[in-house]
Order: sequence, then C-alpha cells, then structure tokens
Amino acid sequence: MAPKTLRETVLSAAVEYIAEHGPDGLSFRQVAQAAGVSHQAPYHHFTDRKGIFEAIAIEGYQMFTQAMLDSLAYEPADPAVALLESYVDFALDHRGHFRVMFRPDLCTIADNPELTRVADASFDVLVDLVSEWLGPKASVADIRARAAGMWSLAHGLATLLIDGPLENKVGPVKNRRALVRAIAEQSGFAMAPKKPRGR
Amino acid sequence: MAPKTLRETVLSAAVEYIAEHGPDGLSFRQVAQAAGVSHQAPYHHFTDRKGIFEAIAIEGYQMFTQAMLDSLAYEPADPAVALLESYVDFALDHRGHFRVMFRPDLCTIADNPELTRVADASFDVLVDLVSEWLGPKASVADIRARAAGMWSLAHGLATLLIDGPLENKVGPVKNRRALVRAIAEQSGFAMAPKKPRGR
DNA sequence: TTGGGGACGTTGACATTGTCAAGGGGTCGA
DNA sequence: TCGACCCCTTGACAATGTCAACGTCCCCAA
Repeated sequence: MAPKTLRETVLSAAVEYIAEHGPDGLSFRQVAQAAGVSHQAPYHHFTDRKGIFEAIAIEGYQMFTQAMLDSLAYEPADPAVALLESYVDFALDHRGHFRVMFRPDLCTIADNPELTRVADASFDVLVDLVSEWLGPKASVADIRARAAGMWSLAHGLATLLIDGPLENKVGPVKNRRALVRAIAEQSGFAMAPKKPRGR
Repeated sequence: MAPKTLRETVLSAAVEYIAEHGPDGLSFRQVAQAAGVSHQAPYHHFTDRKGIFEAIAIEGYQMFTQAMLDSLAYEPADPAVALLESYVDFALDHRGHFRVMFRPDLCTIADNPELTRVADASFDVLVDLVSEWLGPKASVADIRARAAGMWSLAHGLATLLIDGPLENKVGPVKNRRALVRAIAEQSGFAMAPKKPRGR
C-alpha cells in the first residue's frame, strides 16, 4: 500500500535512499523532488534535515522493539539466540532505519524525548531478558557485563554484515542464519537449558 | 610535533574534526581554511573529498594493526582478552580514524588497493590468532564462526562505547578496562591457557 | 452565510559546499 | 637561460540547507 500523506511519502523515500546509498548523501531537496513537491514542502513536516533522521529513528526503534518481542513471544529454545537472530535480521531487513538509529551525529537521541523513550524501550527488551535469566541473586556488575556483551555481539555482527567487511574476510555468508546461530552458540551468551549437546 | 607538509596538516585537521563532530559535517573548504590555504589547495594532495577519507582510513588501519600486534607481543595471559582490549582502546583513542574506517559510504575499501591491503592486514591479526589457537584440526566453519564472533563482539563494544548508547543503558562506564575484561571473560571467546602454563 | 485563521504548499533568495578551469610563481635539469 | 613540473591561488558554476514571503485551500465561529 503506497503511503498517502506527504510526510509518509518523504519518510519512506528517505529510508529507501539511505538503505541503498547511506545517510550522508541524502538531500532534502532530492527527496522533495522524488515526492513530486517543491523543495520547501518537507519543512512543514520536519523542522530541518535532522528532523527527518529523528523521525526515521523513532519509526525504526518502534519496529525494532516489536521485532525482538515477537522473536521471544514463541518461547524459543534459546532466547539469547533468538534475540541475536532478530537483531541481525532487523538490521539487514531495515538498513535504512538501522543505519540512522545508531548515528548520534545524525539524530541526537537525548535531544528528543520521544526518541529517548522508544530507544530505551528497545534496549529494555535485552536488559529484562538478561536480568530475568540471571535471576535475582545476580550482581549488578554481572547483569551489566552480560547485557553489554550480548548487545555488543549482536550490534557488531549486524553492523559488520551491513557494512560488508565481514564477507570480505571470512568468506561469503551463504547461510546467514547458520552463521548467526554458530556464533551465538560459541559466544558463551547462549541461554539454552543445560542439557546434553547432542540432538 | 606539529605536522609539516600541507597534506599532513589537512589530514590531522580532518581527523581532529571527525573525532569531535563526526565525519558528515566535514567540509573540504573548512579544513583548507583551517590549514590557512586556499579552498583548492587540498586538491593537489587528494583527488576529492573521498580521497581524504581514504587516506585517513589507510593511516587508521596501519595504526590499528600495530596496536593489536603490540598487545599480543607481550604474550598476555589471554590473547583474546588482550586483543579485545586493544580493539576497544584503539577505537576510543582514535575516534577520528575509527569512525571512517568502517564507513563504506565514505571510503570504499575495494576501490583502493592500498586500503584493501592495510585493511586485510588488520583482520589477519585476528584470523591468524584464532586459527592458531584452534589448531590445524579445526574446521573452516569453526574458524569462521569464532573469528566472526570475536570480531563482532569487539566491534560492537567499540562502536557502542564510541556512539554513547551503552552508557545510557548500563550506566556510566567508570572503569572501562574492568567492563571490557568482564565481558571478555564472560564470553566464550576467552583463550586462557587450558592448563596453567608457567608464569 | 460569511469571514478569518490555520494547515499546507509554492516561489524567491542567500550563504556554503564540492568541483572544474585557468593562471601564477617558485625550483629544478639541460 | 629556458622550459617543464609541482604547489598553490583565483574565479566560476551547480547543488544544497534554510530563511522569508506569498498563495490556496478547508474548517469553524459569529
């Protein structure tokens, strides 16, 4: 279904461009032209260029949170693996959003309350899972280290896959899910119930 | 010691700017003005704007490789932890370079043979360590998964620390080295000697 | 019904940017 | 001495982000 309002048109055009060419060449005037309106029309929907990026980031974090929650909803055998998979899947399937979400020079999260809220909600999915899994006896330092570690692994893998260098070094990633799963199991962050490894 | 040639002046001015404001606002004319030359002078040392980024990336990868090799030179108790630490240290201590090195939209590694060479050299440090540690019996898939996993963990942690969101969620990182070490040891990538081996 | 205000879009203008073209002044080797 | 090359300068042009002012609808109160 094609977007209707100019705001949605501009937003989706920008996301599409970013997914293909990266955020930096994005031109306010080009997206306006692509939307078939004058170069100033978007200013009635976004305060400035940064406003577009903030809107994209907000939309991205909302979808991101939902994707992670969905992956946990089916009570997978290993929630950590499921979360890692959904993290990587989201990044690759929504590059346009993902590239913007973690670029503080494009959208300063702290400057936008709404953006802060949705970003926090995303990360709470991970933190909640970790603290629940470690149990109430876990120290704060342990929770922090484990959450930061899992997050780093997921984020690093996602960005390396998006930006390409991983394929150049470890060979073409024919089966992404298999690689992600293998990494998750080797990483030490797996949360599978302790049972014999053989199937 | 202040740089001497115009090329070095421009390069260091650009790196400094990027470390502070990110790569996107970087202006060819501004760096020329900061160097006290006309807006066209840099064109005699870099083909275009992208040429500056490529030069920064090359310089960055060279320093990066050296930093990782240095961290392994002392035969640390756990090479994996040492490598992770040096990865994060480099990213934080040389943000100007690091931010450019992993941005394919700014410098396309494949387009520049010299850049390809130095980038490969960096990643070979990690891959060599992993394959040596796993031994000759290890399958290619295992080496790939382990190298990709370690790299992802290091890269994710470095970028999250640089971009700031980690501090917003897991609290202020007062003792960076302690966090990095804790993450490394919680992960399954640690390479502590299987049996205590002297020292 | 009418009139005014606000949401939405347009045109015009300006400073700044990256980049092309052409010129100038040194320092070398012949 | 001369000319070729390197390094740098000035000038120009199109594109960009953004400010300002103007038009055009629709909706709601008087």
